[in-house]
Amino acid sequence: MHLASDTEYNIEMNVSDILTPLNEAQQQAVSAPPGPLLVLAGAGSGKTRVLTHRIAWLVRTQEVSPLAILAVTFTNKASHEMRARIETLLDIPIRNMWVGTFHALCYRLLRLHFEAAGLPSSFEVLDNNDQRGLVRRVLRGLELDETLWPLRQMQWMINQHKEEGRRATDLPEGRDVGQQTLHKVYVHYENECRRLGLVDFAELLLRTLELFRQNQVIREAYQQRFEQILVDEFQDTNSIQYQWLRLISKTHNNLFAVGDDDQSIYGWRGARVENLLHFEKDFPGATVIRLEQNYRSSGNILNAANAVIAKNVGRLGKELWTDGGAGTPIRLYSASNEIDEARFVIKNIQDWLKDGRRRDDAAILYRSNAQSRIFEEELMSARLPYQVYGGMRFFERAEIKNVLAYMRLLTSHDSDQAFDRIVNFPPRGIGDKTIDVIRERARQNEKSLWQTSTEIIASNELPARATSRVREFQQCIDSMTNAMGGRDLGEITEHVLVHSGILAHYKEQRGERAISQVENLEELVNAARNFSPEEVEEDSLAQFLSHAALESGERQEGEDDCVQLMTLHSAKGLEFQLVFLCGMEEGLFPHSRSIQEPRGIEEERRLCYVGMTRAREQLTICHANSRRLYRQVYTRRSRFIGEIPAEYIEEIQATRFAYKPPKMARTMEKTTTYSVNGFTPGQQVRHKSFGEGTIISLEGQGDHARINVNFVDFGRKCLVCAYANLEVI
DNA sequence: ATCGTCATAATTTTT
DNA sequence: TTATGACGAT
Repeated sequence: MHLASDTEYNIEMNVSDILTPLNEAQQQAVSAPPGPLLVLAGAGSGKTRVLTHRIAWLVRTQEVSPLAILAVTFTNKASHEMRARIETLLDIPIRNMWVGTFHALCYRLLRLHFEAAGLPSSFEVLDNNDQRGLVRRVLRGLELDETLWPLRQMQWMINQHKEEGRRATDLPEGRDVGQQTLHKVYVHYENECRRLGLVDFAELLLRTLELFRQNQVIREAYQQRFEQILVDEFQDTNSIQYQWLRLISKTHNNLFAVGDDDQSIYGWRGARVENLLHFEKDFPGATVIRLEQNYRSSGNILNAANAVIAKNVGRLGKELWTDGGAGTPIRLYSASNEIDEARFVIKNIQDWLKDGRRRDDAAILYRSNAQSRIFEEELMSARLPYQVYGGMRFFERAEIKNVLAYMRLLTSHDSDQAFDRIVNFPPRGIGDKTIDVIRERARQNEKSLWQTSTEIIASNELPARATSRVREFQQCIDSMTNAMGGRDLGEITEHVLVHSGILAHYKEQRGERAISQVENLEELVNAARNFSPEEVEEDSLAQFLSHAALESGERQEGEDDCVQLMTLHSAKGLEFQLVFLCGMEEGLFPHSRSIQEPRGIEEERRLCYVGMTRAREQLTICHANSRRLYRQVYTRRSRFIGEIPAEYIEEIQATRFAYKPPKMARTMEKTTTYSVNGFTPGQQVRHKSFGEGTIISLEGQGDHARINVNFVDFGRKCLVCAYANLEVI
């Protein structure tokens, strides 16, 4: 796709091929002598290439065993990419090599040493939603008012502390009520995690760090084993990750860190650029190598980006250059409002496509997700296929998580997490009242919900109806557990789908959403069938479940060739021929909540830098003279626009693009092509015989208007408004 | 127990 | 604008 990548490798490499395709700085990095090394890799300077070639070089010329190498990334995408590239480079299978995300590697370590880490062998990984659910239960257990103590904020604060390595017990109890309450919640949350054998994302890292700190034998074994440690996106490491790296690299002192302080955009979730800034101080004798030659963008784009980022202070300093041409200037368009902006962008993409370019080489970038909607609407009425990044991911979907909860309950009946989720899903008449009784009793007796419900059935203390419902539920789970023997993962999944009643439940539902949910369930069976466990000895079902938690799966499936819409954050690491940087207004970008403190502004500026450097040949910057978003109006153009030297900018005059329809014209537009008789492109409608569909476009006026609908089951149809009898859903 | 309605709040996101 | 949760009605 658009993962920034350099030359493809299709031939096996010999030793000289490792260095020859590299420029001087890259070669220096790849063939650097032992010792700590920081590679300051600017945007588009070939950092993944340096990382993979470094590994190849170590293995091929320095006789380092692949098993003595630890390569860490942040995202699954990056780790897969790295693995694949190393495999091609070395042309040997590297299944056993330790390449992965911080979280996946820590998970692996905790699995291997669960006992030493103080975890039950059946510990579960909580994803974000699971964690929120648990925090909610804690808040309710403490009878805290959720309007006073917002759930998300509490969750955020807990994670914030954990990412700094602070346990609840490390926190002072606090002076004011806020701190005291947080402390209380955190303590209870940790207790619940311990009691239920739950591990959240931050816990994976913290627990591993503590394991290493406390257990000398294990620590030294790994310190000894990993002669060479490589980290990608070093500027994104948080406090624990950094300490973890320091600890594990201590014996051999070979830390190869690749990163870019100018692309540090995750400070708000605990990333510390300081880790990179102080590298030389923290690792005495460290070498620093700068990769400044850019292979991606035209000269104008690079110069402009350099100028913007130069406004930040306390950088390590770096200036991108290219030996390519200056290219076209950066274009700047002042839209009258957000609709004008969207139309301008889409018109430009259409013009560009006329030259035979690909849609997926064009990207629309914005600061916050809410901005995507207007683009989507305009793209839809222009009938341009598009894809929005950042939606739900596969394993995060409720229907998928429900099935997984069943599967979890099959392997460990005592998982309260799973029990809670599906005891009454699909609805089987076990209401809150019943569950509350079980929960309360379980808490008193310190037993699992499953055990407790067994006891409660036996004691007959619930109403007869409830008792029999709970019994039926247990029998259902038991019979599925019995059916597991001798089946493979795919068969188990299928069996669960059918016998839990989940499949039937979603099939009964009407609507497009239910259809896609059923599709997702089928896709889950597929995924289970194709799942190949990493550790052969281990239970493949358990591995599948952890896989689901750690790799939340693909983003929503994209059509082949779509215009790409995403936030600036998710654009990091990607590149496109044509980039539109939209919504450049003060308050929106830089975001109002970052404006207070200089550090906030600097991070926003880096975000701007990231956005600009995504473009290969054409960068267009847009701002609106008046934009409404939620209840706010944004009017002032972003300060970042002013930071780009005028010589690189070409202002696009609004008059050159005839449509500039503020209020008056806009309402007219609305009646002609935008909205007819209350119908608008993008709306979901129902038709007597064609079922449900999405309005694509409208033509004409009044009852004679023709309306173009894409039906779920019948495809595209053109209908006359007056006769179609469409019902908006 | 379940369904529908109303109010509310809303950067950025990976694991 | 939309998603979520609380609350009340059936």
